[in-house]
Amino acid sequence: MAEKKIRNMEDFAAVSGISRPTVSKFFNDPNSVRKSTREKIEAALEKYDYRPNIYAVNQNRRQTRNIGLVVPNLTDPFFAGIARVIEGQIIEAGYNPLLLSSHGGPDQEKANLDSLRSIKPAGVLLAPLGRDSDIDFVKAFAEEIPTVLFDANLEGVGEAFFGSDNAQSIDLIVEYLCRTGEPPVFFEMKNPINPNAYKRRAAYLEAMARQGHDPHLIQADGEGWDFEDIGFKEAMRLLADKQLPTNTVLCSNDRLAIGFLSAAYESGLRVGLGAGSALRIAGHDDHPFSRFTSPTLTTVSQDYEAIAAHSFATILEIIETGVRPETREVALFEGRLVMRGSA
Amino acid sequence: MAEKKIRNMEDFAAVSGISRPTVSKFFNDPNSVRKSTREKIEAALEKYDYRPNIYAVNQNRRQTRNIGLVVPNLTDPFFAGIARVIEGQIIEAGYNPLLLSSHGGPDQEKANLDSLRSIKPAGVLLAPLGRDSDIDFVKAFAEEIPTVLFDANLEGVGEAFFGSDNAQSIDLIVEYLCRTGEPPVFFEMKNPINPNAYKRRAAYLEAMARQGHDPHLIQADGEGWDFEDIGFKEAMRLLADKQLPTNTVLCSNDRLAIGFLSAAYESGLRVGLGAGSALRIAGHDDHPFSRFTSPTLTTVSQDYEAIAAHSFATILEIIETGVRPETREVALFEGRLVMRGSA
DNA sequence: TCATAAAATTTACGCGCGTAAAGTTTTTAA
DNA sequence: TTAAAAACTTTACGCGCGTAAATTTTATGA
Repeated sequence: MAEKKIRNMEDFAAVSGISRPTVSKFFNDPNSVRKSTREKIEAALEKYDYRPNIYAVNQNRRQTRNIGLVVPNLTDPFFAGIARVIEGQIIEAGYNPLLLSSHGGPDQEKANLDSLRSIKPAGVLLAPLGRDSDIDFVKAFAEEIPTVLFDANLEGVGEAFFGSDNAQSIDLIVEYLCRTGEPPVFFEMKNPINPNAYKRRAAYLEAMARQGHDPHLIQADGEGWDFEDIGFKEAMRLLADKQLPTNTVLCSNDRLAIGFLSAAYESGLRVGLGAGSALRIAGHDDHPFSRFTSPTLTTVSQDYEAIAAHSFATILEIIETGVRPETREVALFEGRLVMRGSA
Repeated sequence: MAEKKIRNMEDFAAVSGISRPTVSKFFNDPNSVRKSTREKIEAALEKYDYRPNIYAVNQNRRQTRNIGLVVPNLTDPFFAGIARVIEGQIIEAGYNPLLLSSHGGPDQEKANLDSLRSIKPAGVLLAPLGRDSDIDFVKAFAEEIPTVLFDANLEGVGEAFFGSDNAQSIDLIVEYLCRTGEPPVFFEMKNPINPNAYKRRAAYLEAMARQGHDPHLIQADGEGWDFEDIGFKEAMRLLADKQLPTNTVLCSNDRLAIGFLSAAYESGLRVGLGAGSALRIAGHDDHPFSRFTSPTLTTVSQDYEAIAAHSFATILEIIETGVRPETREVALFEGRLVMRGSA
């Protein structure tokens, strides 16, 4: 391939027969040069192995083409999934994604934002930890670099927020559970990190009132992101003590439900809809593993395609127009009931 | 904080009362300057918000402090877990990790290596796809940039390889299964992507011979990374046709086993050790979800702490000494039997 | 055909920093 | 106390590229 060593754009311009400023223009946007010169450059690209030095480029451009993408915890397949979708969109639009995980901790979240700052991204898509986030820190960051929040809202932070309509989705599944059996208790963490959890709790209380039933909250102790384990342990205790006032449990998220399912199995209780079942268990999120639990988990799926698409479209608009929106857009997307075996 | 706008190292050197070359030296290695000057600089750092422009730094340094980390699929919690461990080590050593996922496809794997190339990392830790990898491409990459492979070996590629001792781990669980019940059949994919799968198959055959039993392979059709689904579908067929010659199934990995467990549940078969169980199912890897299946999954854990530690130590050695090892080190780490409810 | 617009070239500067060389100051050790 | 060593300052250059201004070439349309 390489007949001659190409060290920089100067060399490459020479072998392609085009001046360096024009070559620079080409790499910035191939359509900004005449067709005939574009073809010459592309011919040279076929022949020689050259690509602009990314550090020199980013030092001189007003804006990089980097877009930061921060999720609370990549170990959670739900976030791994949504991150992947957004990542694909970033690449497709010709930008360079930088995927970071906060690993469930505020220190790492701050470290991630710091490291993004030094990369000078054109924009950032952030799914914050929530309660554990250092809100002032995130706010200051978002004022410096255009930032769109998704999944978890921090009031007033960033240019926009896109997430799930917990009120709608919880109402959907509460209605379903009430219609097909006993009204559910709500199983959640006592001090959830994620703000969605608080909204789901409130939504449960409202939905039960609407259905004319008394609500019942069961709150598991425990900190951190080991939700399955927290759900499992608390459920073991509950089932041993036979403290459940009903045979139906709505879990605040699928990971808690997975722990609950495991505890039900260990306790010898059959979970499901049928006559022979002692318990109905439902979750929320449509976690990737929910299709493979025993029994499969009835849940509500989040429309994360829509969340991803709107988040990215918004940050892209800001980047490409260079203007930040005057009002902070907040949009919530509806969940869809996913009926499976557990309830 | 900022009393004066610091635009570059020149400005910062001025307010700290130290010359710019010395400040540059400080940021390169704080211990390379006299204690008194270090304190002056650190005092200025407290007072002013300055950090060197990463693009200018990387343009001029002979080597960046970036280390690439590529895994086949971040959606798989097993890889998300090991990536996180390695990422932590990279940060602790003062380097900057760049985490990329190949999303199960060779095109993305190549794109990842290309994008790493333009970032000019000091070294790369790569868990290749395996059979689907473009070996010549990866090899060429590894010749250009110091690369250590882990998880899946590509013969002769990279400076070293660290992975699991499949022969040992499969022997361990085959011996256990034979000792505690019927000898297992081996459930796997017909055309696995991962080279470990081939080694496990061979290890199963050897282990069965050693135990004096006839081996029996069951190979599921299916492509891609949706292992649970592939395992589920094939297991449903198997269980419906009652084709199993034994009550014990050893799955090539936990994700297949999770699918199999789900199919067993759907088929109304009780899985476990006890008298009332129709089936024993075991896996391999100790997937994070294996603790919460119903029943919990008996498996073999991989020593991925050791794999991570050795991989990183090796690349760090290469980076810091600047010399590539003369011989390609290959080390396999032993698995540990994890006895749970399913077998 | 010719004026005009569009695109390319030439020339030049600057981005923020690493780093080398030569000279100066401070520290160390005998 | 003093000479050597260590660390610092000053000066200077270059990394690879974006980009602006002035100029020249090429394309477009009446």
